[in-house]
Amino acid sequence: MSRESVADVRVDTLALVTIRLYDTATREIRDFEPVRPGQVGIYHCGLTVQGPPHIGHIRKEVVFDVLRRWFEYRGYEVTLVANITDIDDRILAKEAEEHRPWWSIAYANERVLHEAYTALGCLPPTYEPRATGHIPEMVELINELIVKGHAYVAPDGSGDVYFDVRSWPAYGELSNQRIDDMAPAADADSRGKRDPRDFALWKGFKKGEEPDTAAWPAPWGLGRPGWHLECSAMVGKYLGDEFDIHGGGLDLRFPHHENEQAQSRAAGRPFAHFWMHNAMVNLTGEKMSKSVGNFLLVHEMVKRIRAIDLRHYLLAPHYRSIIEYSDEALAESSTGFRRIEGYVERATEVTGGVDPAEGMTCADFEAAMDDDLGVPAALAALHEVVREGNKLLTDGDSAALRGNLASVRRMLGLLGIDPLAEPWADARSGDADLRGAVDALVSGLAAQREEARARKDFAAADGIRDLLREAGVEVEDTPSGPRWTVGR
RNA sequence: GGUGGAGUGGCCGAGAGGCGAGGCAACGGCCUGCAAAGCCGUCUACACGGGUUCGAAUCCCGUCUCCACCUCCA
Repeated sequence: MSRESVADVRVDTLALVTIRLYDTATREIRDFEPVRPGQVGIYHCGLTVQGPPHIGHIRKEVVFDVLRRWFEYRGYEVTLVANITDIDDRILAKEAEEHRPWWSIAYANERVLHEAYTALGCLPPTYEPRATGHIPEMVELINELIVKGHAYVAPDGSGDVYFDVRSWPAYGELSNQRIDDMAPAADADSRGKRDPRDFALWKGFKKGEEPDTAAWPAPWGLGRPGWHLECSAMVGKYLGDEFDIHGGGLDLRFPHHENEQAQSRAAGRPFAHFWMHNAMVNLTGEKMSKSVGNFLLVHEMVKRIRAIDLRHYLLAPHYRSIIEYSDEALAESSTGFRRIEGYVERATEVTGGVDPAEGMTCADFEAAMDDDLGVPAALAALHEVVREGNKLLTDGDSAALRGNLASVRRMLGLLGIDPLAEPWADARSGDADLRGAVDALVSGLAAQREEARARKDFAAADGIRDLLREAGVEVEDTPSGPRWTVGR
């Protein structure tokens, strides 16, 4: 098949295939129809960089990374935007605690976030806007809301600007709540608000209480943007007033996403067609969160377990299912992934390697992924293909084995867990010199063991195998001779 | 109190009126000098009580338990 005809098939497929997604706003699975043909714009709320990311945060990165890869596979041009909230009450609180500038704290944590999602094999977003880089867009949006009568400057002289929830009848539509059912804000800081549920679009500068560097000029006075507003302004800049998918953790649905949608639509922007929310990662029966303090930091985790195992663990359950984290479940998940990985390794040794780009995904895999990103069913389909591959492997190299291996790697690649692809390939090879030295030593011992086996001196052969095992080298006898693996 | 979600085999985890997901563990078999890996097989589960239906894990009613959000949260 020529390249041209492969491309033709893709275009054909795109015309026939529909990706279906669960929309939190309507609480139903719908056919995805792009705002602009052949393109998809996805925005998901990134992090408030007050601290390093935990595995709950990184689950969201992995989920949207898989979504992006799937859309690209289906022929869409994807624009993925994830913001960095680098100015916020909590970051300013850290400045007071740590006695270093808020922007220094924010940037340090942003770097840790980048390292974490890179380690987990997430492709960088198309754009990753920082809130502080978009103050003019935010001021502009607030202006529009004031002009349209949906926002007002607090009459108490604080310099705060609030969104007027009573002026927007649709308020509550995303989280399916009526304003009157919502508990009134418990905080005492409702002075100047027309309704206790009104939320801040702009926070007036508090001289002496907050650093001078955390205030920007606006028509209604010095201050900084409110959290909800930041996302509305940034998504508009990068994806337009009307775009395809807005995502984030389920905990952001209310108030953050409700408020985002209200202020954007009140300003006359149609906003997101789909809302996609990933479920939480729980630890000891509770949501992992910075406020509870029960979190597992990604950069700590990857010191003791392989990042690819962590990614597999986080993506294997459906994205709308809660993950109840446990070390045991993670270990079990890793064992399951080894099964796939072991096949890829053995088949690669036998065939000398294949180009995964030439692999075909199987129909069950595609159907599962098209159906609201059904990764669990897709992985089940993949396991079936691996089983076939293992059977083919008993006959040695063959066209069928090569095709199977390419398929498996293609599908793994779409989930971002092909062990021979970036970024995992580097981690595998490790220190090349060291690897070479180990191979030389082991192959010498393996040869001695083969000699012992040939003369049926199994005690000697097993002794060598035990010696290697104690050193962390597992030796297996295969039809094509012994093979060894280090450090599993 | 309001709004959503969940309870599935020893464990993890899908499915959402009939056709046993998948993985891990265990056990038996094949293979192996023995292993390992792999392959074949075994283990037929859906919180509880009613109801609808020819048929319910799936739909309806009720009950219990758990989780999330209700202005810090991915």
